[in-house]
Amino acid sequence: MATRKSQTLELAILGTLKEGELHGYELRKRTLALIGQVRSLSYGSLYPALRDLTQSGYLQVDESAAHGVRRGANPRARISYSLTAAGKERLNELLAEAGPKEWDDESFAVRLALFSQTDVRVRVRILEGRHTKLVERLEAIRESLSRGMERMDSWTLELQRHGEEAVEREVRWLNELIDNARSEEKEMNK
Amino acid sequence: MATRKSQTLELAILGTLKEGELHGYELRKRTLALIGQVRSLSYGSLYPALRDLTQSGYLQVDESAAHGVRRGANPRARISYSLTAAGKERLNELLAEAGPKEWDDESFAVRLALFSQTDVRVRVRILEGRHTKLVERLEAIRESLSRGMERMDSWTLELQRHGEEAVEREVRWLNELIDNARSEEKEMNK
DNA sequence: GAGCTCTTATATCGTGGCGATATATCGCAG
DNA sequence: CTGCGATATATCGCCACGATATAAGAGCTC
Repeated sequence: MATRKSQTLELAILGTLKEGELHGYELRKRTLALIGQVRSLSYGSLYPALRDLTQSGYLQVDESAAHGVRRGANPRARISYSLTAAGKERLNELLAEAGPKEWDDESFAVRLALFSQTDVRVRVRILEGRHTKLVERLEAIRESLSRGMERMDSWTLELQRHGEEAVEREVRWLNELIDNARSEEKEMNK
Repeated sequence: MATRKSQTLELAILGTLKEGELHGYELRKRTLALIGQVRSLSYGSLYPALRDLTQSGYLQVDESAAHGVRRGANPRARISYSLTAAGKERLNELLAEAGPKEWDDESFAVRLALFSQTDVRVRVRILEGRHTKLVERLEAIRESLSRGMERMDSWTLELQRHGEEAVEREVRWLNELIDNARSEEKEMNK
């Protein structure tokens, strides 16, 4: 148990590795291609996480060291990681979760990027939770805008208003996604 | 020198304190009201930063301990901070900076919120730098979209497209701000 | 006015992830 | 043939976050 590191990072790694074995450098590029605009991922987090996941038995190392040099920290060694059976199980376990953590900024992008591997009902729950959270944020912004209207200078006001608009757009976008997900859910139950 | 902590946090504190003395709790609320949607600010960063800034001579402690209890970690003590002369100087120094750091996500919101205290020419430079950065990001997204169009599932695609749209909107918003700032700059030179 | 909860208020501690840095090989352009 | 940029792994310092502790006021009810 324990769930040591941030579940988000763990999920991002396992989810990216679902398609097949990858080495660290390539893994990072793929993950960033998925969620690059939203989150970042540095080697200072990736390699330790990889080590931990291996020690936990979720990953196995296919050390196809094309160049058998291996001396201390040797580059160009190409250490490939792939999911073990336990790793796949763990991935499914994480993909089934749909609690408050799942609709945080940090986590949501990763969850959405892995929706194709996610159960339809879980998708709907995550989208709805995210929706609720954003609506709350929107209300907070609006309340803040109506409260301090006079005290704020034009720049702060402008910043707030742009923020408000961005959240509004995301809510509308989510509405579309939810509609699609719901109809897909119904189609499954038919 | 040294610039120990993240300059962004330092600037946010000094900038918020410009208007008058505040105690930590209130300071945090004000700062969050300014940039709350974009950044967060926890006590775990605030109080140490406050201590450091005091030791550096930028802040002075007006300990109007209304309730003279003071026993170890005593709540309700209300320790107010205000800018020293050196602090005001430091604030102006930070407000004059307009390097690459200034158009990072993390820093930009803070800088914008403090634009009313910022020189007009510096404003323009920051806005333009931010603009360039966002355009680059936009190009990266578009390139990624055109490259992997087929390999991406519909959800990832959807995420990317929404990201693209968000950045596009921010670029347009920045264009307006830049226009305003430029005309204000010209008016000053007249 | 006893008890309740919510907000105000300061403070520290563990630690996870970021950014910087080191090292070294391969491919390719000039 | 030389040097630069991309590939590749790895570690280290450290800062900010989130959790947690503590406790006094404010306000509310019964």
